[in-house]
Amino acid sequence: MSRGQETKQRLLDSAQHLMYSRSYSDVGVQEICKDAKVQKGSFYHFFPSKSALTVEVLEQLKMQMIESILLPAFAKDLTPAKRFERFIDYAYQYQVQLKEQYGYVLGCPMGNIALEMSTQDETIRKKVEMLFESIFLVFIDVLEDAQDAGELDSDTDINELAQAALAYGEGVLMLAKTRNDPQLIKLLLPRVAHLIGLKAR
Amino acid sequence: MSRGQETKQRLLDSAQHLMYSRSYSDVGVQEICKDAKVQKGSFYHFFPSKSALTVEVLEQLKMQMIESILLPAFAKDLTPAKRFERFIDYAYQYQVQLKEQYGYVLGCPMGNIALEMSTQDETIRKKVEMLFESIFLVFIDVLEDAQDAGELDSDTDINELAQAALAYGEGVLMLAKTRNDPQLIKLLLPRVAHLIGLKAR
DNA sequence: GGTTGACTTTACCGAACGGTCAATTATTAT
DNA sequence: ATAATAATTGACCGTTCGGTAAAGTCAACC
Repeated sequence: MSRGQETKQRLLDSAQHLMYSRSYSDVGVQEICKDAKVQKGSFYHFFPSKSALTVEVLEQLKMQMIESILLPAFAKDLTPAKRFERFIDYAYQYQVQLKEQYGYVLGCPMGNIALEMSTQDETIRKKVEMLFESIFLVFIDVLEDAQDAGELDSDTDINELAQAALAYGEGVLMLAKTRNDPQLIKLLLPRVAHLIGLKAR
Repeated sequence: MSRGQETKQRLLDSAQHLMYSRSYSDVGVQEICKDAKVQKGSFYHFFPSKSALTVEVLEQLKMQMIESILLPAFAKDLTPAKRFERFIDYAYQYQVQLKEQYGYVLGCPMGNIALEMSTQDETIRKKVEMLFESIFLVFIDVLEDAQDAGELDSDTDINELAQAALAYGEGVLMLAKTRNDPQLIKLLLPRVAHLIGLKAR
């Protein structure tokens, strides 16, 4: 990685961590630069605006989430139901770690930005919309497997189910963040099985 | 209402509408004052800080929501299942109206603030936590009715169910806001019946 | 070895931020 | 009528905001 790319990466990493632990608006370009040990002029050499930086942060977030959580959790070595359980465990462990680290359950980094920015920055809203799409695809994949395995009725609308599951996951993370209590994830998320009608077999 | 109380009310109303349609951070004290036609000095006569104003806005929000949506939707003139259907209809209609008015689905005003402010302002986080509690109570009430009517198994944990339902509702609203599409509410929310295991009778 | 272009540094912009304050005007109670 | 209190006004504070401009540094390529 060239010198310039390293600088850009430091900016992305600083922005990601600062915005996730606080919010888009509360973190200024100045603070991101200071954290990344980069001058403001350099920031605007790499990014035309704070908004553009954020879109790239979101892309990076998506890749990291897919690689480090979604793919391992939904690997096809287990039954669909067990994969969901593993995913819930991942999510729980992660929020526990965040709470130890920051003192707060931070919830979903995409959901946070979505609710804060959707009415104010159309390119950010569109980007989050696409990220959610990527998660759908993963969910749909598991649900198809579940259907093939007979754990799901063959006439159910997989696409709708995937959206419902995502919504429920985001909602549970919101509640956990509001209560600042990761236990809620363990308590509530398993119920996703009822939501999508997974049959125990 | 005395002259002072009218001024205070105008500040609360302006703040509520501005923050809901944008965000806490994006709306400044200055703009709230301008919208309410009040001088800045008066603002700080009535509220010690922007944060304190927001807590009162949240309280007002709760009262309005209970009075104009929760109580009418969950009135005991219908079966529990039908009440949920009516509630979904209310939520859908409301977001449709918001989209016509502002061009955007605004989602849940409490959820929005919760995700934006929970890690930054403890008194706001606590306040939203309490608002969610109030909604639980309403849900628990319906669920008890459902249990009495035999539409719910008698050994199910009502409290947990109420939380799951709230989480799902918030999640669906988040998705609807991110997609800027109120239809999602109509598509996804009815599935709350599966989530809480309501038997059709 | 000189040129090019990517990268960095520093100083700067006007505007807005949340909040303070003292002086002034209305209102109310005595 | 007057004293006390409630409400309003408008100027002001230091700081930060997102973004700009221009000069300077450095490595790579010809």
